[in-house]
Amino acid sequence: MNMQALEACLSELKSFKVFQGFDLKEIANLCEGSSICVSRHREQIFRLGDEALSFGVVLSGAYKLTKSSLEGDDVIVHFAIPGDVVAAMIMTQPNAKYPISATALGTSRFLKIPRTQFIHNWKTKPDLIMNIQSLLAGRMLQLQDDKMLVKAPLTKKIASLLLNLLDKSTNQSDGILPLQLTRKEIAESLGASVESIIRIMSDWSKKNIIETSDKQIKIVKVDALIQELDSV
Amino acid sequence: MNMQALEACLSELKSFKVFQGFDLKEIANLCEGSSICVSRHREQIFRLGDEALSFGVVLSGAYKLTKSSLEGDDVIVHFAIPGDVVAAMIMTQPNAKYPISATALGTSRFLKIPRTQFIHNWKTKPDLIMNIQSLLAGRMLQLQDDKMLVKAPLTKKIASLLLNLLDKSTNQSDGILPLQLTRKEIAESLGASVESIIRIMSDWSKKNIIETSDKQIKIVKVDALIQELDSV
DNA sequence: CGTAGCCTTGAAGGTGATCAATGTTTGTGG
DNA sequence: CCACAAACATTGATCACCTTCAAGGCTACG
Repeated sequence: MNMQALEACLSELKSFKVFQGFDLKEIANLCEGSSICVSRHREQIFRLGDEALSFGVVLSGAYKLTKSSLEGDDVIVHFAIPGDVVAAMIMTQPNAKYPISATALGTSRFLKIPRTQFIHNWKTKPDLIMNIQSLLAGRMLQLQDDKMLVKAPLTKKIASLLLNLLDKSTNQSDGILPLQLTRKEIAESLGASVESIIRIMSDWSKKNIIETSDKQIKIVKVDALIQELDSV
Repeated sequence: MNMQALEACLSELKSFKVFQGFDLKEIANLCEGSSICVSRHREQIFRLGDEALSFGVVLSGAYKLTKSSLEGDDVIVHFAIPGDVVAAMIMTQPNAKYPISATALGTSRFLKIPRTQFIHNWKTKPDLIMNIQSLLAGRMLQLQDDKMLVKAPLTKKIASLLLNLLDKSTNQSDGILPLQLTRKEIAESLGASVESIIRIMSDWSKKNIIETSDKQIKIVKVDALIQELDSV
């Protein structure tokens, strides 16, 4: 019956960038031994420091990838949304530990794939590896772009984050972010304090640039945020 | 005669992580059509936005990978030292532009390899790709660790940078960084102002924690810097 | 119904940026 | 080889942005 569930999500998988160029049968083969996991809000699927015995593909919902800094507070390194591959980059090193923790944001699903599967089946397929590399490259460019903003004022950082997330949304037209984000999570992602985030975002709410209800963030005036980024 | 020079550097290449598990003959084959380029101080080998027709392996010296931020000032994304592979991650995308500029720090040498070579010869070798991915993973973890320090005081950021660079040095015992760095470059790498960097580093010089002469930085008391990182 | 997590607002304070001025080293062309 | 320009290093004064601290309200959930 587990197999049935797997069957059902194959078409879901096929639309993801990782499996570009692979047909259903090949994908089924690659996912052998995998299981679909459902995580509840705030549930951890990988814990920093644990031995990395499996990696995952996000199916629905979202996960935040975090590290805890020397000061003790959490830092969000990446928001993984459907199609993202998590922890694949460390699968080749034997006895590797997870370099980050992954925590569900709202109810989410992911495909948990054992490391052995990566070693035997994934690693040997150049096309697949290149697809993963291309996803990784994207995350890398993102991190580099973040670094470009370190000196920028906080308003620009927030604007950049919101626009980036909107960019990844499947239907951007409504301006609703594909993610339920708390102010605290935005703060942890940008390395700022919650209070500062709140001050700026409530200002934008008053100006009707964004609307937020129940952790759902809607960008009303995309132009205003773009202008914020370009200003001065 | 170009071929002779190539021959000569094969053994150099063999010691690099990228070519781990490959013998001289295979490496020679992989480097077909490549050329050894010597860059003078401050010479650019890749320019942001140019069409990415080749990638490179750093042979000696160092290169800084930079982007320019919205404010106009340069941001250093990575210091590439011997063995580092530059721009490989975008070779698979056709018509890709370089996402960064690469500039020599002091006289440096790199092996320039045409994109076609990557497409035909590199891409098809899983082991090679995995080696590259492993290098990339290292840079990625580095960027993530940087992000952990955003909220940390500047002293910790500088300490972290210096210790990281020392860590990559081939002979760390003498405490000399494998790189000639100006204060400005440290600032651009950390997203801080030159003045702040100078204030902190001359303080450390007075306390004899570091010694600098002619852009060469020597860490005298490694422990002091580690303590700086752990403090409070 | 009480706790836990999140949101909000205000006041005070610090870290580091900016500006300005000057000295030093490096590199280039006459 | 000298002169001049460009890039880098240094120091002090001022000020802005954001953090921290404190206190209170809101909502969800066991």
